[in-house]
Amino acid sequence: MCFRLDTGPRFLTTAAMMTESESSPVCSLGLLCSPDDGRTCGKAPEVASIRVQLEMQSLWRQFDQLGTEMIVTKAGRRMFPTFQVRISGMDPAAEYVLLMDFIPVDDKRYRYAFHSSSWLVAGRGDIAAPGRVHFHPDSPARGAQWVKQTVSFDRLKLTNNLLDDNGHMILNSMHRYQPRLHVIVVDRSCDSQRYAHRNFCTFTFPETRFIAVTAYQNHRITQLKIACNPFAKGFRTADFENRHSAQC
Amino acid sequence: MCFRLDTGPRFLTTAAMMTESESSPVCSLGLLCSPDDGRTCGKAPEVASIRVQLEMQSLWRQFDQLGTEMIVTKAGRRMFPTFQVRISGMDPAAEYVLLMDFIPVDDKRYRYAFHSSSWLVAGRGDIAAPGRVHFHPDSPARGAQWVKQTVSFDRLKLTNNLLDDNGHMILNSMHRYQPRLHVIVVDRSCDSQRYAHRNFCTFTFPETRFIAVTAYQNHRITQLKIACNPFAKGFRTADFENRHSAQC
DNA sequence: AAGTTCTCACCTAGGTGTAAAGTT
DNA sequence: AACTTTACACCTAGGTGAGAACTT
Repeated sequence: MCFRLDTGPRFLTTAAMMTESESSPVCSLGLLCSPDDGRTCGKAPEVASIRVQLEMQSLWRQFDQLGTEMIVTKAGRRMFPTFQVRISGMDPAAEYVLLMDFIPVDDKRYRYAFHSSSWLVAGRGDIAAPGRVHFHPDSPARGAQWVKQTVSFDRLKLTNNLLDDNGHMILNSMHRYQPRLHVIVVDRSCDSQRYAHRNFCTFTFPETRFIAVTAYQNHRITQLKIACNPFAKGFRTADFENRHSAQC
Repeated sequence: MCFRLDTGPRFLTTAAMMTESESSPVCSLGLLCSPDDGRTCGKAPEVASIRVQLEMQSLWRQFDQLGTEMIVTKAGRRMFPTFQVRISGMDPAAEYVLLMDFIPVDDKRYRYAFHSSSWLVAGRGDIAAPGRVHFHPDSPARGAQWVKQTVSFDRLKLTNNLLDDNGHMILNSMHRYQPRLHVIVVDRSCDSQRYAHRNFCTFTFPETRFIAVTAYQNHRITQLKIACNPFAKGFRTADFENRHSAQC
C-alpha cells in the first residue's frame, strides 16, 4: 500500500533549482498571474517590482537536502530555521501588510521508514486543517520600514491542535507543507475591493518545504537542529555527528 | 538655596484625591478642552465617551506615597510599576492609536536629603530633553481589540541619553515627570487635518508621577521595588523591611 | 507498532538592584 | 560631595530535544 518516495534526490533537485546568490522568488499567484509573464502582470506599481530574498538560505538548503521536519505541538512550536526575508523594491511611502500561510504540498500522508531512512507515502492526506494566516506583527508598516532590515517570522508557531485558540498555524502531522509569503499593499480607495487582486504578490521558496511531525523521525535532522539552534545547545556533544553537521 | 518640598503629605494628598474604584482620569487637554466642560467638548463621537482605568492603582499609590523613583540608564530601563490601563467606551469598529509621553511636572531640579529622607529643590531644571512619544506597539488597532484586555506599556524604556537612538523616552535625571496617555482615533477623511484636535483625548493619572534617577535615593522605594518586581526577587530577604513593604 | 503527549534538565535572552569604579 | 556608569550575581520567561508515559 505504501509507495517509496525518492526523497533524497528530490530535495537535492529542489535546492539545486535555486540560483546561488539572490533567490528567484517564485510567483505562485495561480489564477491571478500566469507563470510565464513574470511578476508584473496587471499589478499595482507598489507591488510590481518587489523582490524578496530568503535569509539563511544555505541553512534551509542543508535541512532541505535531508528532508526538513518541523515539530508541531498542542501548545505551538516555533519553526527552525526561522522564516526570514530581506525585501527590496517597495514604495517607501506605501503601507504594506506581510503575512504567511502554509499550503499542503500534496494530498498524502507520510510515514518514516527507519530501516531505509526515507519517507514513504502512507496513504491519502487527512482532511485539511483550518487554513489560517499569520500576520507579521509589524503589519501594517511603510515600505521604508520593511526594507530597512530583515523581516523575521520568529514568533510564528505551528500546532496540531485543530481547536487551537492562540492563533497558531494548524497543520496535520505527517503531512508536507510549503510556507508562503504574501505582500499586500494597503489600498484605502473606494475601489479597493474591485482591484484587490492587483494589490498583492506571493513568494514561495521551495527549500522551505517541510514535513510536520510530533517527534523527529530522521536522526540527521535532529542532529542538525541541535547543531544550529541556539536553544538546543544543551544537547550538543563533542562527538562525530554534531561536528559533522555543524555548518551554521 | 534649597527649598524643602513637603513630599510626604503632598503625595498623600495626590493619592487621596482619587476615587477608590474606577479612577477619574483627568482630562488634561489644555487649550483644546477647558477643564469645566467634562471630556466631550467638541470631540469626535469615537473618543468622546472613552473611559480609562489605571491598573495596579493601589501599587502605584503605595509608591506615590513614598515618592516614586524611576531608574534611567544609557541603555534604557523599564518602568516599575508598569503603566497599564483598562479602556472602555471605544467604538469597536473604529481604529485607534495609543501613545504615551512624559511631561515635566515643573521647571525644577531635585536632590535627595538623606538625613531628612526628603526631596529638596536643587535649582532650576536643566534644558528639557527631546520630547518623544511612545506608540503602543499594537497601534493602530480597532476599539474592539483595545477594550478586550489590559493595555500594557511594559516595553517602554526610560533613558538619560540625550542622543538615544533606540526610540526610548529621554528624561533628565533628578527631574519630576508626569506620564500621560493619548488616545487618537484614526481619521482617514480628507478633513482629518482640520479636525485633528477633535480626534484625540488625553488621560493623566497623578499617582503615576515620579522622579527620574540614575540610582535609587529613598531606601523605602528600593525595598518596595524589590518586594514587588518579580525580576528583583534575587534581592528579597526575610527581614523586616521586605515584609513590611510587601503588599503587592 | 506507530504516533502523541508530558515532564524535565539545559539552554537563550534579558530584566533586577548592588557595589565598586568613574566622572564632574 | 553628588551623581553616573559598569560589571555582576540572581532572577523571570520561555525555547530546546530527550525519554518516559500514554493512546490507538
